[in-house]
Amino acid sequence: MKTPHLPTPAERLRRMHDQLAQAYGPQHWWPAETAFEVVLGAYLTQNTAWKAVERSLGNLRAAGALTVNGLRSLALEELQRQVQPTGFHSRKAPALKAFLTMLDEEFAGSLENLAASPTEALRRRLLALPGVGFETADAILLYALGHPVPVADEYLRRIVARHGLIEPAPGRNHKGYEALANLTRQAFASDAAENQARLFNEFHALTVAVGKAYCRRTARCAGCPLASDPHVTDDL
DNA sequence: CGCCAGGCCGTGT
DNA sequence: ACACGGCATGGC
Repeated sequence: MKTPHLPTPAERLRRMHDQLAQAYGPQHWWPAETAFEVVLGAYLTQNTAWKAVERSLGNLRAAGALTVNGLRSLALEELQRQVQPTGFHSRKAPALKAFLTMLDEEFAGSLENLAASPTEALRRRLLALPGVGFETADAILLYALGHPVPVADEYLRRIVARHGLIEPAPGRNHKGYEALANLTRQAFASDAAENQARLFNEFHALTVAVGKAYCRRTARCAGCPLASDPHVTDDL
């Protein structure tokens, strides 16, 4: 006989992915033409609406700075002006230059060389860069370099907290991030290894899609595709 | 007009 | 370890 059991948090999260995939369809992330453009977007979108990122990327495109060579030849002051629409430019511009310096000095200016490093060492190297925290590092790893790592963001943190998947609710710190990343890994642990990068890719994109629509700081959950999963609180 | 966005970092406890 | 405030701009 089958034993009735309550779904584990990982099973619930996997079910949420399935519902989001059905509701929203393929997301085709990351929205960029090249891997380097993904890196730029990953920095620029930090605590910033994607609409603003598009403006900054448009400036960089007009300046021919969407490539490694193009950005390298752009003076810091000029770069700072180009990325001004995304805010925090006094931090983001030097941070992008620091990424470029690392790429040049340690990987011959090649993203392919960078991507060839083992995932764990690569993640540590990215986290050592100024302006690169857990989410930015993992977004670069997954979307620019193709490594199979989950990406956790504020939307996922809210979804997990509000649906009570993790108790107590994960905080915005290292421990909280790792808890969200581990939960996501568990959710897809039974999938084939060669599919995990694609699943992590799609899941984060879907998380942002539902988050933008229904999981803002001021909760507006009416109509959310995840409504069938028990929702315990609207608090952050 | 006020709130908020696909975080990160330095500082204080 | 964890909370908290600063960082900046533009969309809605």
